[in-house]
Amino acid sequence: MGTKERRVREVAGREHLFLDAARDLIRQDGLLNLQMARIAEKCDYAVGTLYQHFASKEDLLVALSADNSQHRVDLFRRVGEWKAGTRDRMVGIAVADLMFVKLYPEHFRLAQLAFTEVVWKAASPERRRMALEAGEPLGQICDNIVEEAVRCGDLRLKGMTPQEVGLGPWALTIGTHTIVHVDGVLEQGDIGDPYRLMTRHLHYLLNGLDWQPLFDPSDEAALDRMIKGICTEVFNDIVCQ
Amino acid sequence: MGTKERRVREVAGREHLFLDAARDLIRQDGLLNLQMARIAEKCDYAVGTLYQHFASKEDLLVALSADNSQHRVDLFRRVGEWKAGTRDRMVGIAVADLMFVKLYPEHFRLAQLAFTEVVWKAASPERRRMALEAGEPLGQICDNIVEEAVRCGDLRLKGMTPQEVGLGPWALTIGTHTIVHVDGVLEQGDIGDPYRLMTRHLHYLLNGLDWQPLFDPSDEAALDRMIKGICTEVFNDIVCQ
DNA sequence: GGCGGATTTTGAACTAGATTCAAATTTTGA
DNA sequence: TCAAAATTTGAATCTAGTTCAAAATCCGCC
Repeated sequence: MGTKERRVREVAGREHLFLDAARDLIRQDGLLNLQMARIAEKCDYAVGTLYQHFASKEDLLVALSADNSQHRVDLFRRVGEWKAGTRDRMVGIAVADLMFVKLYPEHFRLAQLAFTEVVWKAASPERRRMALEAGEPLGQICDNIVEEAVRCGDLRLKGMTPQEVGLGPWALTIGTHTIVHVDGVLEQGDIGDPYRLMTRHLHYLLNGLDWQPLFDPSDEAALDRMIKGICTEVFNDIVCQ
Repeated sequence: MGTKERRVREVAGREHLFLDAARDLIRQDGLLNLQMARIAEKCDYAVGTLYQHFASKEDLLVALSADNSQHRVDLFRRVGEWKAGTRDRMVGIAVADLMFVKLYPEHFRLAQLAFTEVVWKAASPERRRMALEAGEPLGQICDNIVEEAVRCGDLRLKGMTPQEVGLGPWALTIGTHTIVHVDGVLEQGDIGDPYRLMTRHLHYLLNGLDWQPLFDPSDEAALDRMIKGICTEVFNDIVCQ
């Protein structure tokens, strides 16, 4: 017995095989040149087999994006479980993202494409559902931090829901990713490390929300100390900087 | 004489004809189903003629996005020239964007696609340059507001460049657009009008930056009054709400 | 007006690459 | 060992973007 299960495992394993191959090919030749036939070939399978797993190329792209975000969730979770003040943890989320970008530099370009109407709508409904589910914990973790902040008196909601409070930092982060990944946009300005700057703006936003304890991010040394501190405390085992 | 010029004008006109047709088709059948042959057909031209204007489909998409952003610039410019305090004008920029989304609901979906690596890199370099140029005034106008705020004492840069200050609100805005336009993401949360919320977060951010005069956005009535006020003062002639 | 070269337009033909599906192969259970 | 079921295969199909040689039009000149 169990041969049925073994088969299921084999098939699931192959799904990852395909996704990894796709990731490699993207790294190698760029998103632009990703071809279904090449993915199959690289794995020594026929294209038909690839299509047994993914209903279409778009389906595969969404799957790949969802798969990546598993790693993002892992980083977020560390921050969620970090024993620290709520404000530090909120900033920690941003640092986690910063970390994530460093570890998976191609992810946001892919995600940007995957969530594009053209790709998103062409993926299968199940795949879309899975991709949304894969991202859900991210919001969950943020919400938890906001809720705890309210409970322990670091923050007052002032008529917003926790989700609504979270949307501010969230939008700031997403927006920064978007700006960073569209090349040409940042070049025309006079801007240093955009992610460091994002952290700074996040602090301004949190100050504006009166999230205790207030922090002065114009103190560059203190800001750096804080980021570095989060890196060593939470992401100790991962290369930092 | 002048017949050469007339020809140039005709060709330029045709470019708009094509872009308008593309816009129509997108509105009608969705970005997903946009086909070059259809665009040409709709304008009673052969595909070859269409390709005389746009090097590729991607080229056309980027051109369309750039063309749209002309309208966005127009709205921003109004805010830039508005006789009001610098803080009100900064918020006005966000309201302008809010306005723009209402007037051109398809724009951000298109822009999201156009700035995607796959499309962006496949467009011609000139087109990319033009698209960046078309967007430049947006940043310019923001920078001006920041600079004026510094001059008149409403704001202190605290070691940032004006661009760096502007990047915060900018990222917040872009991020909100991105979140709003990926369907399925917002549904799972418990969030009201996301753009109204964005305005609120923008105020928190500006408060955090200590941009004078401070404003309490948790006073919902005052927030609404402010948004409404900007609409009537700056966008008087455009339908509001 | 009519002529000849230059320019523009045309759309059928070409192409790349995603997708399909009937045949071949492998697995399963008796 | 065998046949039905499930899986894999990859050549064939299909779709839509792109090209380019021929046709049409424009232009200056006689």
